[in-house]
Amino acid sequence: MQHRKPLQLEAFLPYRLSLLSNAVSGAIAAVYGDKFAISMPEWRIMMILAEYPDISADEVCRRTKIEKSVVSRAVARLLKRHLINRDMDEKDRRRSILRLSETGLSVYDEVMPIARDYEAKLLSDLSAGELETFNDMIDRLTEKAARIEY
Amino acid sequence: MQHRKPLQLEAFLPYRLSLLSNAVSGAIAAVYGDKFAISMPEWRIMMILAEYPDISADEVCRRTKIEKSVVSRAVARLLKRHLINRDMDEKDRRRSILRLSETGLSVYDEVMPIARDYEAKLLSDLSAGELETFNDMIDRLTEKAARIEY
DNA sequence: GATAAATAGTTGCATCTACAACTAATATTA
DNA sequence: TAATATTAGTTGTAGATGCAACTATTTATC
Repeated sequence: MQHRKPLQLEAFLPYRLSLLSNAVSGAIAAVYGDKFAISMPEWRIMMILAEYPDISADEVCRRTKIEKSVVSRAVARLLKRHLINRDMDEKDRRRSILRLSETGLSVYDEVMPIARDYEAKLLSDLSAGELETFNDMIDRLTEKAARIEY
Repeated sequence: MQHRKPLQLEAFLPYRLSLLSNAVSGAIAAVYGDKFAISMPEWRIMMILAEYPDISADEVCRRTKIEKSVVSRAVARLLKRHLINRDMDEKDRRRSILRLSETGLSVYDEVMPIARDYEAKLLSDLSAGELETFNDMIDRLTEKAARIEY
């Protein structure tokens, strides 16, 4: 009988990437999740608003690649908890204008150093060169993945 | 006002890893999902059973790192669709013994080359050296992520 | 300027997920 | 060997996800 060479699950790139991604995202999610009951999409939205204040929900979608219904519900929850503020654009009354509230900013300022620190620790065994290579490969693969079709 | 140096979301490793992981897993999920209506956990279980036939659900959990209730429901669905077979262990009647059915094997044999091909295409721009480095770093980071605590 | 197309955001819904509680069987300990 | 703990697997449930349908507003086209 012919022996079928297995592409072992353990060696399967999608699987290994999802393990790494879950481990890393999960570790940081534990920080903002346990302490502030903030979900991952909520945290990503807060990060984007810290960097780009006064953007619309739609632009949040584009920048975070989070699906718009998820953004809509996350924004609703962040508003209810007063972690962000929302105005409506006078020029285009469909558009919202979102930014971190004072409370949101203080949460961000508390969580962010921990996230940074975690990332630094995680990467501390990589040399500068290795890190650059790794980052470069992530980008190249992400781009390539978007372009492959069958 | 002091300028807060942003750890840009776009440069944030957890975020970039999840983008890559989603892109890659999603591309392959489209193959078995569209054609055979198989979910990702179901596919991972099939892969593991192709490689390690006649293992228990519990061992599937250990090998795939999929949560046991997810495995239980995925196994139930695979059984209903006759993609796997299940016996009970005579020695330990709690344990199941799972393996791909003929149908399951034929589905596996149809999907697997496409998955392989996708992975090959995805990685085709990397040199052998780069690939080795990349794989090595994924492993090191995954291991490290499991060990970091606060 | 009326009609059609596009865009921003919300909501309904089916499905997926993870935790915890549960059942049944086996292993441990006294 | 009776009592207790552990293990394998299932099920209940609350919350998250993503698609599609929907409303409201703005832009494009005739």
